Amino acid sequence: MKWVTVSELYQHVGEDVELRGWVYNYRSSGKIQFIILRDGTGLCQCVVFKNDVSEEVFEQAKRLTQESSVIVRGTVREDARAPGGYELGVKDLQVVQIADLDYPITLKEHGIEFLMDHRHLWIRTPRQVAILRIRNEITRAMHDFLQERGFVLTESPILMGTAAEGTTTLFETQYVSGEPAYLSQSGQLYVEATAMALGRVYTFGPTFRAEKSKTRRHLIEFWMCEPEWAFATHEDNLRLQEEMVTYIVQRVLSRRMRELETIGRNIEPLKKVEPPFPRITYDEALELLKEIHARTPDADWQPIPWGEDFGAPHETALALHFDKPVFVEKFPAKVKAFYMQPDPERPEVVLAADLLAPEGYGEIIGGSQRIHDPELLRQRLREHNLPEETYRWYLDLRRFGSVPHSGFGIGVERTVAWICGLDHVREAIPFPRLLNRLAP
RNA sequence: UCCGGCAUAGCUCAAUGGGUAGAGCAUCCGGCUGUUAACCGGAGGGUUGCAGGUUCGAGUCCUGCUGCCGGAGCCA
Repeated sequence: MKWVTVSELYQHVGEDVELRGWVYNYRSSGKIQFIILRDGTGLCQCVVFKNDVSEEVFEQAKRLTQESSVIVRGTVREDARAPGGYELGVKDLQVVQIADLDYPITLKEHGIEFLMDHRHLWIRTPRQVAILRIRNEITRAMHDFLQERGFVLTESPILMGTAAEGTTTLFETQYVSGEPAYLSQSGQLYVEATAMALGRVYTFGPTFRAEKSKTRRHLIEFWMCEPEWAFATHEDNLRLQEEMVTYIVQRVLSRRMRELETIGRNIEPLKKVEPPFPRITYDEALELLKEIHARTPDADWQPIPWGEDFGAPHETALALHFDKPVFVEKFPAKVKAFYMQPDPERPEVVLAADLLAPEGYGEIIGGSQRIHDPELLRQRLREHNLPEETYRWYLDLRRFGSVPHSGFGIGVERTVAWICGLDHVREAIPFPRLLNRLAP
């Protein structure tokens, strides 16, 4: 008998097939039993009539507990009373394992601490399965988009001898030699090197920030996709970003509609995502914030003076002002990283941009054109009190065939959280690492 | 690190002004041939986070601690 998945059932109406999965829910009414089976692709109601099966099969079915693993065989039929429209009329049933009675995740509501303690089981629920499938579609779309445009995946190291930018708090560990080593907070500096070897490259991997942040937007360990493009300008960079974000959203809308429905995502805002994205400069953003603040009497934030970086409330206020992702570009050089290229028309600002997702989700991309002039880079290192010796290899990239180049980093979990409409990034990754959460 | 909130049965939550700790779900037993988080009847299940204090009497009021939640800073 053919082993099929729940998602394929509609192709087998009238046929006898085999399903393999777990008991999501069980209802009984004496002479008829309903087994709601999940197999990772969907839920199927399996109906066991007493008169249709042997006494032994009927008794086996009665033993089933929530999350017991089971192989069922029967006839696929269309039935409006079945969730999903198709059900299996059971002829035979084989128990793989009867699950212990104390399965903790019930079909009722649970608190977040309880769910996080049981994350290894929580991910079995339909909503979490849908989110993880959408995450897969998003990361696959990132790879497909970049590969289609000739970008080569070049992995960056996770263990680093020094801090990349010297700003955020790093995880420290001990190298084989006994010297300190740090977990990567960004693959960017390395991807600049591989870009000079291969032209268009990207890295895709985990990054680590030992910041004591506990908000709905922060993970201690998160995944980032960082393209880097030799000879590309700030303008090229922004175009690539809006095309990539559009590609990702379109891909999810075209292939994962069912999952979006499962999690109850309103897709109208996602349909609006197409180039060009609105762009405002840092200076324009400050003016806009003043306007928004003036007509928002109960605002819990204040406009900021020129030269200061935005806080989270400012980003939220700006993002809510647009119904598409919005670029904020040309920040004051002193609030940004040392390697960012100054605007030739206004050297006090840099050719950098953040992309803020709509609906209040905030920053999902940070990118910039990089400094290609070796003298300017040395000067910036001095201004940031960074030791030139540590960055010798990085300076080499500017000494030997330096070219203008640009790149960005897109945060996977924040992108997933936005597209899925989640209220916290902890649901956007199978096993989140948070400030007070290192297990399971 | 700072600010705010929460902690009662396995889970989610009630408990009037300080006066004998309850419900639903889950579990067990029984019933039901179309259930939809099935339903109906019955049963078991508690050191009210920890330590102290006020009071005749504390789940409730006070102090300290612990844990959790989400917000700031920083960032994707």
